[in-house]
Amino acid sequence: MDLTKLLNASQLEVVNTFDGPILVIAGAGSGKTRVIEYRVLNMILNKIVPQSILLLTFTRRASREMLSRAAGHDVRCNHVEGGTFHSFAYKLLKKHSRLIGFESFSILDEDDSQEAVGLCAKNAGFTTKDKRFPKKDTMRKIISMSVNKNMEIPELLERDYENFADFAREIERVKNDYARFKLEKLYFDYDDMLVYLRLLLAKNPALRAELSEKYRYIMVDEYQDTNKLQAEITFLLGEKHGNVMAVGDDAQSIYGFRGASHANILDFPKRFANCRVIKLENNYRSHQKILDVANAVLVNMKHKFSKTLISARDDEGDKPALMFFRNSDEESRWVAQKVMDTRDDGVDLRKQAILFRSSFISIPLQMELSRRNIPFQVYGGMKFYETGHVKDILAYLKVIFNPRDEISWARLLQLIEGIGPKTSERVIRAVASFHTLDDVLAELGKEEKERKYGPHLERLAHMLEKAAGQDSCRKQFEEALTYYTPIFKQKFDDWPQREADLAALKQMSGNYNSLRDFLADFTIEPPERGTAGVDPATADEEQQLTLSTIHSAKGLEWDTVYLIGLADGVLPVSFALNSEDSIEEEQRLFYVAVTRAKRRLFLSLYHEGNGFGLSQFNRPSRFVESRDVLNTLETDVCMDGRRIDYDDIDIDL
DNA sequence: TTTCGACGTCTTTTT
DNA sequence: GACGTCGAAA
Repeated sequence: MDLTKLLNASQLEVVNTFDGPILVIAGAGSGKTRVIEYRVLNMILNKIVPQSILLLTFTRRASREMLSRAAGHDVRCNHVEGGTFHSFAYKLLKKHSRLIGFESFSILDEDDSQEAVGLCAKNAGFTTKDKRFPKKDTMRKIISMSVNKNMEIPELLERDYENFADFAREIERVKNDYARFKLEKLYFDYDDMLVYLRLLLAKNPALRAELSEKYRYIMVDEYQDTNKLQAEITFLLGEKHGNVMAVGDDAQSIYGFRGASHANILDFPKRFANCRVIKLENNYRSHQKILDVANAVLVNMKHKFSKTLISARDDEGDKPALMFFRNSDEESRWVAQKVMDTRDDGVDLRKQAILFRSSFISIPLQMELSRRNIPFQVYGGMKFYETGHVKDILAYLKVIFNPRDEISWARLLQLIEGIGPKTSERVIRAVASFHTLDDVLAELGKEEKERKYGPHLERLAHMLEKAAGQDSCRKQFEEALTYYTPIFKQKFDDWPQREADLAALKQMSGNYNSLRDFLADFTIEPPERGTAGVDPATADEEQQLTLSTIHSAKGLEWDTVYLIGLADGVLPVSFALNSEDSIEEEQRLFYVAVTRAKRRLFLSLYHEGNGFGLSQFNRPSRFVESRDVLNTLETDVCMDGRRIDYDDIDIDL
């Protein structure tokens, strides 16, 4: 294969350099995915063992994409190790957690973690009755942030949560209690996966050396969105051989809210001596008129980027248009119509995407698309694994796996009629000292036999016992499902719509050998597809329009992109407005969205907002109102002050 | 002690 | 427009 025909000089340099640290600064659309694809391939063609290559990416989707493309040229590429930091951490911890004192562990998803934090706060006597005390949700965020940024609580509060600065001591207390609680119950939350992997590597030189030896070549994608812990893990794994490549773009850092720090990019050359820095600047994705918008977005940022995107394409294309609508229904109708027109122009649905800042913005549009029978897939937003019924059924499986899982016990006990918080707490306390399911079940049987929910408890115990005895994940799931179904139908009025999720789940359970892996995978690498709004029967996999949050659209591209809801308060989102840093993150988000488009880009907003049930007048996003940006857009269709001539717009009313 | 209904609060992005 | 909280009734 002649790589020189496929790649430009700097891309080639990356692809041909195997040894030593490299930092690749890859601007939007500069062929980053391609470079990773061919670098993996090139390594393998040069006799590097696939299993010695580790590719850490931001989502499983990304690693799968790059590896399967590479495997298209040479199937051995399928044996490259790839995945997210979290999934990689899980894999290692599953094997080696003993070394840091854990025989086993179960994983807390964000919701469970929130419950646990709430429990700790309650037990410590910090109730939310005092209005100013942070709610469990906020508290979880604060604690998590302090872990990910390796920052002390007071310092963090000072910076990001000034209004809670007075509660530093209390929050610190909750943080410690929560940590102890997790140790007792053998819970690992998302952050712990990284914390413990780091610990594992730091405390066990032998293991660290072994892993360094195993993974001779490490690549980390989206490095601008890694946090401090992830950077340290990268360092611990790669220090010995130094064959580490980080790829990123500081202008696209959009995960600050999760503790990511684009400073990691700047630090990379400091941590790895003799690091080569290679910039990929040509943009192969979009034509210049789209890039003009992107460049203009970056111009007035305080945190400067030296980058100016230059298109390497020769087609000129149209100036991106900015559309104004009266309300979301009009926007939806216009977009839906435009999608159809564009398809008639030969751009099929797969090549079009509608992007938005927050999922709820897309609901009117989803309804309009359904009405017109336009098939679509939604990425981002509420996942089906976050819905009540899915969490209910998983709770049964979780206690079978970990009888100490108090959070799940509480959930499933309260599904029984007549059992509320108090009773469930009492039952749990009676059961808390036991470590095996058998003991717990025996205790459950004794518990409250004479009361009205006694028989229910017995039935529950019976089901759990039977399920625990099953030898396959699938059968265990079925036991739980049989037990849960009547409760489910009673609990949810709209159960027929939810039933499909349970069926899908049952299906998935068949793919796993152990409950443990099923549950872990579900938490760490959950299926990303929402099922809402799509009729699975008519959905043609190959021909679906994409609806996605901007966050979930990272790294992807489409021929035609519609960026909707460009009102101030939506993008930038209203609660980002109190800090300069978060406004800039919103601005980068806008930049990411714009640079997803290859040939056509439409921006739109509507004026009638509905916050808090009251209507309000939305101003255009401050990002498009700036002169620099406005000049790069086509705004003739309708502009501030001027009346919109709706007859000119092809709306099918 | 549970459950239900009214009322007030805050509304995001994801592993 | 959902979710949590609080008070009242069962």
